[in-house]
Amino acid sequence: MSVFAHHTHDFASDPDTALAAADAFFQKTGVRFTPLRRRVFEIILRAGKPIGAYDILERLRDHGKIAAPISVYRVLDFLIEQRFVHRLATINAYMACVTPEDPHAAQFLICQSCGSVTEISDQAVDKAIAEGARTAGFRVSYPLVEIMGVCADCARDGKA
Amino acid sequence: MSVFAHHTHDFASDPDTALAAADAFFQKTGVRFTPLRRRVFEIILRAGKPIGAYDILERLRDHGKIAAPISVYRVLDFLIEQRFVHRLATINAYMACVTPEDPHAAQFLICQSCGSVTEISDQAVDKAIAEGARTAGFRVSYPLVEIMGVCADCARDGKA
DNA sequence: ACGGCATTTGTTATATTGTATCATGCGTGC
DNA sequence: GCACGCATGATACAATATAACAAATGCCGT
Ligand SMILES: [Zn+2]
Ligand SMILES: [Zn+2]
Ligand SMILES: [Zn+2]
Ligand SMILES: [Zn+2]
Repeated sequence: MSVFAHHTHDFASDPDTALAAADAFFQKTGVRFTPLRRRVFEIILRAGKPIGAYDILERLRDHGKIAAPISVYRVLDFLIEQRFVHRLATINAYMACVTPEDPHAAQFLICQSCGSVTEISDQAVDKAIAEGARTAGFRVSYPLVEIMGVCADCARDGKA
Repeated sequence: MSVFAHHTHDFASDPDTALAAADAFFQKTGVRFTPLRRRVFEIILRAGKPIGAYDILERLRDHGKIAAPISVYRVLDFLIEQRFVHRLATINAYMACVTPEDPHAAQFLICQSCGSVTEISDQAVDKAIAEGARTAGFRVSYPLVEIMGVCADCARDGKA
């Protein structure tokens, strides 16, 4: 049976709380959480689901900001580096981490029917990967696990 | 401890054997293994490591073939569908499957130092993922596992 | 406050990866 | 031969990501 990390806050479901937490975190660490970085993070949070870099760009422009793709990608790199955002390689999209202040290996359940993505942190998966890599003499820096399929809601509704 | 699938042939290391096996397989199944499809597969095999779609295109052209990207992508879709090729989402590249005739969930060890990729089939990883997804009520269609890190060779040589 | 320095952002241009659409070829069976 | 289905060609374009250099901004020691 799998063991999931316990989350007291699900940041992704409450943008305001997540933003406040980010403010506090960066205040504490002294890392610069500039207006642009904050706005991009807010856009990602309010999207409520994975969002593409060019969608972020559009929403920046909606807010009167003239920006180029590179600006968005730079901020994304920053947010990923700071563990507040995950990148989903399979669908070229970005989403807010549910527990940014707790270092973790994550797995993503990507629904091919409705496009929703659920972040989980299953230690059994992480342990199995670590062990498999170790057997091959491979030193893991980042284990990417993106599980394509159909979410519970869509399966129930027979959408797929 | 991890359990690896046992391979009598490592197709990726012997292009001629792999091609002959593919010929036989498609002969048997009646699926059309056209000259273009065969040539693309051969290019992927001879690359010996993951290769990008546009690199495949270049090599097609080297062989006097005038082709457009779409042709390559169509063939790639076919080869992936037939399980002879895997796509690596993390690095946007394609590589030959080591055991195409044996349906399997695969994991990929991607070396960030030398670019080599090793395909493994660790049942413990696959089981853990299946169990984690089941707990979330998620129906898995394709579990993508791409493990970034440093391979044994590079770690030994201190390349990273 | 000022000057020097590092970091961040802007600007412009370009690279890389992947698709859409319609036309053409080509083999299989009637 | 002809109709059909599948594979490929041809042309155009969309989507994603990066390079290179300039300008702005914040930080820090004086
Ligand atoms: Zn996370
Ligand atoms: Zn769904
Ligand atoms: Zn394989
Ligand atoms: Zn290596």
